[in-house]
Amino acid sequence: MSQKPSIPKGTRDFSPAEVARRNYITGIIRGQFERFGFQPIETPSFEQYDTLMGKYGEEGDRLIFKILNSGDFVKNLEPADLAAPDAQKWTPQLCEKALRYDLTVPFARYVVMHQNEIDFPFKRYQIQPVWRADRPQRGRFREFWQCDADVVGAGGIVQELELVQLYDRVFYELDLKGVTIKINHRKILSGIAEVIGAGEQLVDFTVALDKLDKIGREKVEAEMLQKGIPQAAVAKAAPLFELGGAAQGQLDQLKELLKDSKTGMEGLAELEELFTESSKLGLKASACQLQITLARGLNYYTGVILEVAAPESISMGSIGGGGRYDDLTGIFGLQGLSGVGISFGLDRIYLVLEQLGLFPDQLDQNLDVFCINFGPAEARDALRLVMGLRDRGLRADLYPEAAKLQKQFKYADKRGAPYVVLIGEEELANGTFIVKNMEEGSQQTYKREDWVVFARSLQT
RNA sequence: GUGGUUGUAGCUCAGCUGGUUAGAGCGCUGGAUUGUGGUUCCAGAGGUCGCCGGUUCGAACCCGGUCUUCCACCCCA
Repeated sequence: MSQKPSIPKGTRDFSPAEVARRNYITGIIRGQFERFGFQPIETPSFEQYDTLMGKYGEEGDRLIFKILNSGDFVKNLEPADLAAPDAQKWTPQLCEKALRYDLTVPFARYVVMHQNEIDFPFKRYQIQPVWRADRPQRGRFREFWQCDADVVGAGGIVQELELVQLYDRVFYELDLKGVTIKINHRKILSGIAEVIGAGEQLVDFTVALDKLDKIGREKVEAEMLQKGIPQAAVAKAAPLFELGGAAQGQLDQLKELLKDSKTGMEGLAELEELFTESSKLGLKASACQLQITLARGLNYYTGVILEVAAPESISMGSIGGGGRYDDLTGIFGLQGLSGVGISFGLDRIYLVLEQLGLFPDQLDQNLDVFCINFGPAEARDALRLVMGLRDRGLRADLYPEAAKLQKQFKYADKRGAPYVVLIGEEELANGTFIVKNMEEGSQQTYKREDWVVFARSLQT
């Protein structure tokens, strides 16, 4: 009895063409990460249960994949526990490990564990899969790849400035135009909540505000009231709903609103510097936008918040995000280290590039030369030529058996080989080989000793 | 986690108010073309109709469950 195979919901197989495309994206990201001075690390796919739990809020805890203990995993439970089903309560006793939920918390853990061997400021990048027990949708998977670059142990807005440049350079190199980098500041949001009198409900306030573009002002106000934010506070927030346009204009209006909030003014000063310096440096492919409603992202952000939106023509959630978190490592006992970082969502960037047709055609070509097999004696000679080409760095292959020519040519065509080499009975006797240009259909005969001439013609 | 949606050949999809032998295009295999692919022509193979159960004389079609896909919330890359 054979069973019909399947893979878990929200996971995917990647075929050769897809891997080539994913490698194209990660190659560009990795290249830019390294140019910007980041160093790679890797961490385990699963961490201790306690390392991850409680770091992403209540919703995050629910979305963490827990790993059931091996062996007699119920031995820690009391008979009374078994009588009263309560998954919430049992989980910590049944699970000592959980799958990585993002790359930031494992990085914080890494920094604390390796603090004595790290030279600060430490700039690290990490490209690895993460797992979330979310309900899948387009661009939302249970297993997906993040490409993170973070700096730990460095304050000052210059890091944020660099990260904006890093985003821009990657999108420029991917030829992805029209990306918007949305920027906000946690301290501004705190300041606003403070001055309008909703300081206690900062999270509820920002979560509701974040939905402005999507559900409109009235529904946002309704949600705020429903969450228990006073009517007077909501009324005071009115100017926010009208904000828009150039960053400087928004900043000037916010200065008026936040003049009595020290925290708020700090945030404004930082954003002002970021926007001023950013416009001096310039951007090649993307645009920065101050979006005061931006609140998404993890709770631990304390400074600048970044989120990257795909070009407007594409319906897709954010393709990247990031920000600054003071005291990144505090939860693991190392106080006073500030961290700032960004993330690229590989899988969503893939979908965007695919939809816009931005993958280079070249990615489909995985062979430079394909050699036809005419029989044992001819194949021996062909293999010698193939090995010579391989030694020169060319991708060359030989058909494994003397199948019908039609079959071998069809195979070469599908493999995308631009050149096919033929060494048949006649060429074997003559000491020659034929090169067929598959695109043009033309053929050229070379003397065997001139194979390097042929190889060089492919390498220019 | 809540509500909805989808599933028919390798792929994209038809398939009438339930009716007996489930179709097309593309792809695949073979041939026209025993030293030439991408064009053309001819022939052929390929489906437990996602899975399990129910209703019915009879189910791809109706009902329930389950898995999967996608969508809206929630949240996020």
